[in-house]
Amino acid sequence: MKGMNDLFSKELQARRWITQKALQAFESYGFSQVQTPVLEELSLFVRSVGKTTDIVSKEMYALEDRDGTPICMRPENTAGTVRALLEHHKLTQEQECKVFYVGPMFRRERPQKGRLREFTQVGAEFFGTDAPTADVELLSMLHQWLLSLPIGKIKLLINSLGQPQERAEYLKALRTYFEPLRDQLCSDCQRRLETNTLRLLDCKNKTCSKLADESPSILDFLQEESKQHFEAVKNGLTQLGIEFEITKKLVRGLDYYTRTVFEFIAESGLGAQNTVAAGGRYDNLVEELGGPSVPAIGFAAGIERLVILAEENGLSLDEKRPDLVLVYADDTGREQIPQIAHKLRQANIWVDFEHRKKSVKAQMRRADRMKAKEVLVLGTREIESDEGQLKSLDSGEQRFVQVSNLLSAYSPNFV
RNA sequence: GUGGAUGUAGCUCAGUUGGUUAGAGCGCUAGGUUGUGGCCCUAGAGGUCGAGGGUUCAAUCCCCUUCAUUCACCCCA
Repeated sequence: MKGMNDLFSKELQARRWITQKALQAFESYGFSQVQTPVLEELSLFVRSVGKTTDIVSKEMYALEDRDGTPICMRPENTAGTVRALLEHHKLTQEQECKVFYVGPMFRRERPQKGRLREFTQVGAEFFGTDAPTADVELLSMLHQWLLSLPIGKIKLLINSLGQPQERAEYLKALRTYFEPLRDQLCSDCQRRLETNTLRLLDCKNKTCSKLADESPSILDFLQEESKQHFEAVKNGLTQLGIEFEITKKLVRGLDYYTRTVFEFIAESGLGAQNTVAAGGRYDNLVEELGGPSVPAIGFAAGIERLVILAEENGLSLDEKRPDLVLVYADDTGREQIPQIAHKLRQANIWVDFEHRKKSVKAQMRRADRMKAKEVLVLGTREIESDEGQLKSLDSGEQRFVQVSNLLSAYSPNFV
């Protein structure tokens, strides 16, 4: 399938490691894990992400359930998380709720570097307060996690989108600003002027970008409350020593965002998709989805992008090696090996041996290629005398062991 | 959805201005005497030259179509 990958041990190892780091960081902030289904009712995303967004209007894997219900594969997991928490009555105005998730998301786009149709997001959501300290806590947690990964330089961009009314005012102003300049805009931006005015702000075209620089700033349209919130977030970050950059050009593609929005971008290594994690506050979403009025803030990070960065920055995970490879020298050895291996494996020692008919030399080469730590050659001689030589493939040294009680050779190392 | 690049052995890539049996390195297999790896040496296996069609006496090489991969746009993690 285009944009959907088969993953093997090596790739999976890096992903697991990165995810593990997230769990470590998130748990120290008191977030607990949730998991929701890949399939959700289509209407959930229409109501949350927004009907007119690209994600919903042209990137969803949508289908009809057998009973006719329109369903789809989730393109993101905030909506599903909110749905799940509401269904289980875990969201109330009285208490906070901190959760995180990790799982596959699906968007039918053209794949490119750092963008797949099936991709994995790690995300967290903090419900129940609109205190700026919550924004700071979430960002700090994300920051801590990203810092624990070898992904090169990253930068935190923040902005405030204000409340819906403020944003509406701003959009109006933005349109009146750009309308007279229409002819100078690139064709994409002329279209954006109608469809997605905010996106006009981060056009890569030089002229557009220059004009955008001069455009009104959303920050000037914030009412006192939103303004104070944003100030408090900035102060909080500064107090924790977390560097950030304010950029009025930061916009998000999902409709539900309010006030604080942010993005961690990688300074190199990802090509055009340099956003590594992004999110924002969504104070109205829970209510819009039929729940109580519960403010929240969250983020999602793309695991595949982090893996790319980690690999480019030389993440090297020590591969697991077989503890022992048993090599047969003759038929007697060959007959005994499965039983000997069985005993060791029950003690969780990684043992391997060749099943096909091979020479000792071939078996040795195989053991070497597998990077086995040790080998033991077994033939009539060893079985009868109950004494074999365990050879270290690293040092080449051999040590005598009792074949009938091989386990004892390991007990010191495996206690 | 749009645009560019690429598609030759398991992997990384040469190559033929169209001409009989398509190459290298790495990897793989087997040997280098009797039961011991890594280095070295020798031999070997392995390719519908992405697929389909066209031009030609002849195509892996030229033309068309298609598929796949990849990068970028749109958009986004």
